[in-house]
Amino acid sequence: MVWATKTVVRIVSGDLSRPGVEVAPLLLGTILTSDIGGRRVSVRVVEVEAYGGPGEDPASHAHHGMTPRNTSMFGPPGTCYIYRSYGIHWCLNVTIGPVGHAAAVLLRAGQVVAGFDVARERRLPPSGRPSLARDLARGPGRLTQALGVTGSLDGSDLLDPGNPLRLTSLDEPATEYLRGPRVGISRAADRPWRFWLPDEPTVSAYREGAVTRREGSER
DNA sequence: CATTTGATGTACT
DNA sequence: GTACATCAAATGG
Repeated sequence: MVWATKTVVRIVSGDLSRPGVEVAPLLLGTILTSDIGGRRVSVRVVEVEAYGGPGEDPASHAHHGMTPRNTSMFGPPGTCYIYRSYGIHWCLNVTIGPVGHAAAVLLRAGQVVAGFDVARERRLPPSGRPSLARDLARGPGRLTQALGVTGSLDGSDLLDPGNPLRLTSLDEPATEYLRGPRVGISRAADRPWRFWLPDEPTVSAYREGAVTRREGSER
């Protein structure tokens, strides 16, 4: 089955307070900037995944209600929820509305648009072989590593210009995107709540070859 | 190329 | 103990 479908949207104002996971693609094309360790890195968000609130999305960390880990998911829209993934990586989410609903959007990949050298240094593996520019923030764990993001910023406000980590350019969201099933989950895997920008090599690869590729095949 | 595996924190059964 | 919103190195064709 070919899952990806092309969707054209017109967005007047990017408002994370709007209810529902359909808000997620508003974040595509926004700029995420970190000023951490005295160094600045910015990425253009190219891939996101939406997760619902308690009781409505079995794949969401908020599904069973508030826990010590997911408390920041219950914060106001624009709050970041950062958690440790597989004991190794950090993953960054942005909460969306309505207030207290505990739905969030995982930022899955970005294109580095500033601080290239800093990002490459942070992403240098033990083997010392530098990543391709394309791969610097290609994947949720890589994205946070390139930005220098750790759990210390969990719960902070991404819409606050004074926050070391912030989202900007919300006025000019992408006008066109693709959508398909979420990656790397086993429950509710059929919901097409992953959104990404077309023709972007910095979008993360599919893990399960069976699901889909060739998003251009219909059309 | 594709597929497998090791590393390893935290939440929850 | 088991599962997990992952990644990179190792392995096989």
